[in-house]
Amino acid sequence: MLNPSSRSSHLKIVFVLPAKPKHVVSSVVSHPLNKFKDTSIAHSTLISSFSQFGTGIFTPKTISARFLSTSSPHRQTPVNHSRSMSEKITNLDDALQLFDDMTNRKPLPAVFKFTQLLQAVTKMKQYSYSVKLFQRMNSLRVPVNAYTISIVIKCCCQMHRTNEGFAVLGYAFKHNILPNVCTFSTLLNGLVLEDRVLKAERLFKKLIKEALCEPNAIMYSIMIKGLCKSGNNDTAIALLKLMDEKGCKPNVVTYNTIINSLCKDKMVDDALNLFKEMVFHKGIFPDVVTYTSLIHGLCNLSRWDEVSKLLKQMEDERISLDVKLYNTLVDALCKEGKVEDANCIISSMIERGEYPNVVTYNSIIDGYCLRGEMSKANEVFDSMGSRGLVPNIVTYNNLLNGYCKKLKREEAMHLFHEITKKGMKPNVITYSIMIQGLFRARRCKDAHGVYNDMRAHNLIPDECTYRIILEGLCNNNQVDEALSLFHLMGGNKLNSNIKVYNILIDGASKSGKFDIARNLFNDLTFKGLQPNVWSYTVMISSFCREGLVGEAKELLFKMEDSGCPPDNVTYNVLLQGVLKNKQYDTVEMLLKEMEARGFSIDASTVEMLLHYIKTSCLDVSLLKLIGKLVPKEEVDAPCFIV
DNA sequence: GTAGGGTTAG
Repeated sequence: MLNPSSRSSHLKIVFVLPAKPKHVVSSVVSHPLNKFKDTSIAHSTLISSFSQFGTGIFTPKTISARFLSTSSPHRQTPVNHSRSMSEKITNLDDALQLFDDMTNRKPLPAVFKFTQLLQAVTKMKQYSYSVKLFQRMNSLRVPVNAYTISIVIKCCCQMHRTNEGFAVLGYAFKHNILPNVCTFSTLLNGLVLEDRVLKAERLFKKLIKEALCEPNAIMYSIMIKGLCKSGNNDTAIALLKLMDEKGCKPNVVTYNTIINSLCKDKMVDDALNLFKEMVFHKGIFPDVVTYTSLIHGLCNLSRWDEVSKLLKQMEDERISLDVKLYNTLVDALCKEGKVEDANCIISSMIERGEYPNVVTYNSIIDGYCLRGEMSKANEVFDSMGSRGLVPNIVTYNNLLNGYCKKLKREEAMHLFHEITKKGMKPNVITYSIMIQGLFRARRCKDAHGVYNDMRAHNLIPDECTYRIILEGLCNNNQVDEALSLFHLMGGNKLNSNIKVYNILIDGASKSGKFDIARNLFNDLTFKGLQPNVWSYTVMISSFCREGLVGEAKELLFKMEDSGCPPDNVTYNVLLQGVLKNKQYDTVEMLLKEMEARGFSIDASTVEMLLHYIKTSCLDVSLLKLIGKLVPKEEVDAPCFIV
C-alpha cells in the first residue's frame, strides 16, 4: 500500500536524440556553446585500418623492438608516435615480458622508459603488478623519479591502500625525490577514495600552510569531490568560489564533480544553475559528462521534457552521446517499465556506431524483471554471449532480484548457486537480494542461513542489508526481534537513518505496538532526523489503525507546515483510514483536496469507495468526483524522434 | 619524453 513505485505516472516522453555529426567541418557555428570535439570518425577509421591485421600484430618481441629502438630512422620499424606506450601495450603478459627485456639490457633503459611501462600496466588496472615492478626496479637500482613515485602511489591508492602510498612518499623523501602537486593530489585522492575526507582536508590545509605545494585546479577538484562525497555540497561550492578567488580557474571537471553530486542528491535545479554559471559566466564548455550527470538527475525525477531539451542542446553543440549517456537513458526508461523504448534507444545507438555493453543489457534485464517478465529477461541474458558480452555480477543480481520479487524461490536458489559455479563471487547486494527474497517467501530460517553464509564469506552487511533484515523480521511477525536488533545497534550510524525508523514505525504499528510506533516517531526530532513523506504517511496509517482519525488529520496539516507536503500515497492512506473508521463526512473534503492537488486514487481505494457507495454509507453523488480522480489509461506512447 | 581529478548497476 505504501509502495511509491506503485504510483501511476502518465508520461509522454519525447527524446530527440542528437544526430551524430557527419563531418568534422571547421566552420563557424552560431551557438555560443559550440565546439567541435567529435573524434568518432577518426576513431572508427583507425579501428578499421587496424582490424585487418588481426590481434597478433604486437608480440612482446615487436613491442620491445619498437619501444627500445634508438632514434635511427634506418633501423626503425614504422611506429605511430602519436600513440602512447599505454595505448601500444594493452596486455599484461606483453608488459611483463617487456619489463624483463628491459632489465636485461646493458646499459639499462632510461627512467622514463620504465615509467612509461609502469603507466601502461597501471592503465590496465593491474595495480599490484605495477607495485611489484616498482619493487623490482628498486632492487635493480633503476633510478626512479617523481613521475614513477606518483604512478606507484596511485596504484596503492586505487587498491585502497593509501597508507602504503604514504610509505612510498616516505621513500621518496628518503631518496631526495621531491613530491609535487601531482604526488600530493594522488594521495589526497586516495584518502577521498577511502572516505577519509577529514584526513584529506587536514593534509590539504597543511600543504597550503607549509607551502609544500601550490594547489592547482586538479587538487581543488579532488578536495571538492571529497566534500561532495561526504555530503557537504555547500562547502564544495564554497571551495569552488575560493579557488576562483585565489586565481585558480576551475575547469569542466571541477564543475562536473559538483553538478554530479547535486544531481545525485536530487538537487537538479541547483545543478542547472551551476551549469548556467559555468557556461555563461565562466565560459567553460560543458562536455558529455556534464550532460550525463544532468540528464541522469532529470531522469531520476522523471523530468523528461528537460531531458529532451538537454539532448537537443547537445546536438546544437555537436557533442556526441557516448555509451554511458545512452546507458543512462536506457536505464531510466527501463526503471519506468518502458523496456521497448529502451530497446529503441539501443537500436539507434548501434546505428550511430556506439555499441551497447554489459551495463546496457543489465538495465534491459532489470527492466523486464521489474515487470515480472522473467522469460524475456532470460532471453536477453542468453543473447549476451552471442553479442560477445560476458554477464557480470550485476547481471546475475538483476535476474536474482527478478525471481525473488516473483517469489520464485527455487529458481532464485538455483541462480544463486549458479553464480559461484560460474566462478563469480556473490557480493553484498547478491546476498541482500537473497535475504529479502527468502523473507518475502516467509523462509526466515533460510534468510538467516544466507546471512550467516554472507558473514562467513567476510562480507560486511551494509545499510540496505540492515533495512532488509529489519523489514523481513517485521513482516514475519518478529517485530520484537527487529526492535531488539535495532536497540542492539544503539548509536550505530545505521540507526541514524530515516528509512530504518519508517520500517520500525510501520512494523510496530501493524503488530499492535502503537505506543512503540508513536515513541519512535517522536524520537526522530530528538535524534535530529527529519521525518519524510513516508514517515508521516506511516504514522497517519498508524493513527487510523488505532481509530485516532483526528490525530491522523492533524498530522496531515502538520506536514504542510513542516515543509513536507503530503503526496498521493498519504491521501490514499488517510482516505482508507477514514473509511474504515466510518468517518464518512470527511471523504468528500479529502477527495476535493486531492483533486486540487492533482492527485489520483489508487485501485484499492477506488474499490473501497465503491463498496461504501454500494452499501449506502457514501452518497452516489461522489461518483462524479471519484471518476475525475481515477487515473486515465496511459494512451500516449513515448515518442522518439531519432 | 614519463605522473594526479569527473558520468552507468540493489
